[in-house]
Amino acid sequence: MPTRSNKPHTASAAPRAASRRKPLSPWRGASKSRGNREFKRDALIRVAARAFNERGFHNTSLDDIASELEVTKPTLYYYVGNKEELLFQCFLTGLEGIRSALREVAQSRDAARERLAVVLRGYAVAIASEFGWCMVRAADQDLGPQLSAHIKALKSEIDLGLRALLQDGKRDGSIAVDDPKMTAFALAGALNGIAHWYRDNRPLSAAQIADRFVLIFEQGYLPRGRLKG
Amino acid sequence: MPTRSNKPHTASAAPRAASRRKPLSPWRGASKSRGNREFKRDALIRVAARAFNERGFHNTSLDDIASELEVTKPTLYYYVGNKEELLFQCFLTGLEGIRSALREVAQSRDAARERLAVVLRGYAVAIASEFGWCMVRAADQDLGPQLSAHIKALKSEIDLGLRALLQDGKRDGSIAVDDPKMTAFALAGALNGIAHWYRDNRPLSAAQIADRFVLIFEQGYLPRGRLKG
DNA sequence: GTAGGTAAGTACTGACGAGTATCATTCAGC
DNA sequence: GCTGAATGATACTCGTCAGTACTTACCTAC
Repeated sequence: MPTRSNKPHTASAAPRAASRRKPLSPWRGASKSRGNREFKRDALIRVAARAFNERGFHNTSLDDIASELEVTKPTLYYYVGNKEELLFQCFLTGLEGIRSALREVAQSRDAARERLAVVLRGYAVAIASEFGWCMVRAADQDLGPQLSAHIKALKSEIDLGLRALLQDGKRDGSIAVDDPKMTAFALAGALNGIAHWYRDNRPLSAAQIADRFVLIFEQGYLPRGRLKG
Repeated sequence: MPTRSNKPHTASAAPRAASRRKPLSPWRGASKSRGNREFKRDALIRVAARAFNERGFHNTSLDDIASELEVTKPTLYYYVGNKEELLFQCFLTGLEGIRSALREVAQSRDAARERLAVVLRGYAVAIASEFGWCMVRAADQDLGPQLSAHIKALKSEIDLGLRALLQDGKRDGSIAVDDPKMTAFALAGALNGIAHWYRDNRPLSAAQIADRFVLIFEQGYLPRGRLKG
């Protein structure tokens, strides 16, 4: 029987280059001040997102997060109902970037193509943030039915927003697209992909990446002056 | 203290519409035949992939998989070293579709644009299979260092394959692209996205979706006969 | 008909991790 | 400086699940 019995690995055991970034925990010496509830809660969510991002939801224990914040686990429960809600909040926080881009653009009178570019830029920036992983990879399978449904609704809203922009562009002539639904899927997929490979200290910022993607999607890779076939 | 204490949910408790598909388990009445090791192992991997796909890696216990196959857990260990290896095999199996598409195309003398389309079609079909989730979402965080490195190498190979095709197209004039690296990322991202939303019984088959994507990426959404700005 | 390998089941262990009961401390306003 | 609410720590419980001895049955070959 070929039971090689690899030691269970627990990614958290691997050497981690974490916290090269601002170690920002409101629970530190001087700032141990009372009050600040909102502020502390935000810090918790941010640290959790970063941890989920690096090690995954299931490979991150609440004790991990607590010790990164230099508190103990029960303290976390003072700010958040349970682990599931923590993930949910990470999700909402990340999504907010995209939704605000959609709102910003809603009252613009620019051509749809311009508005779409703005939204895609906001989308890319949100995905490249520490909340990117939570938005792209979490969701369906790690949240219960209610929260999962909530997430689905928000995602669908964004999807419809993208489609609407494409349709608008069809009307105002700034965009040519056969299948807005599939195009929206392709756009969202490409941008979501950023969460898989983007890390800080990249030569390109998230906004720059977004600009390249916009170019790619606008122009296509078919040489101009050549009609398919 | 607002401890609403949601019951822990365990996605596996949710009503699942699973196994509407071929319940194919080699461990059934008559076919309980001995031998068939390879066949049974493949069935195990396929069932595991389907389960991971539906409920996620961490929400799927080996007992779940075993009972879906109508065997007990130790039996699984007869075919596979551990859970991690099971995920790894799902990964490899899924990836094989993409790699074979790349190989198929390697000895073709078609224009690069044609060859790229073939690869993208193979890619989409692989991603839409039951192994899609494993390929897209698993990997880094659920596998130990060695296997994870192996996966990364294979993924990188595919990425380089896509870039090479784009470069080829630049040379033979069938593709116009400024930034092959980013374009490859965009392509892969869009296709990977399929794993997030594709389910069986969709109006469009995976190959049809791939064709739409190819069109979208080839033509871009900028109206022809209009030079940006 | 028995030896040996193959295939599967029974019944555990050992660890981990979410969530909690309870106790300790500290600040704010009086 | 007293009191109660806001914060925090200690030390559990309890379920789940990967992985493992150990046993059982069966099939083939000699």
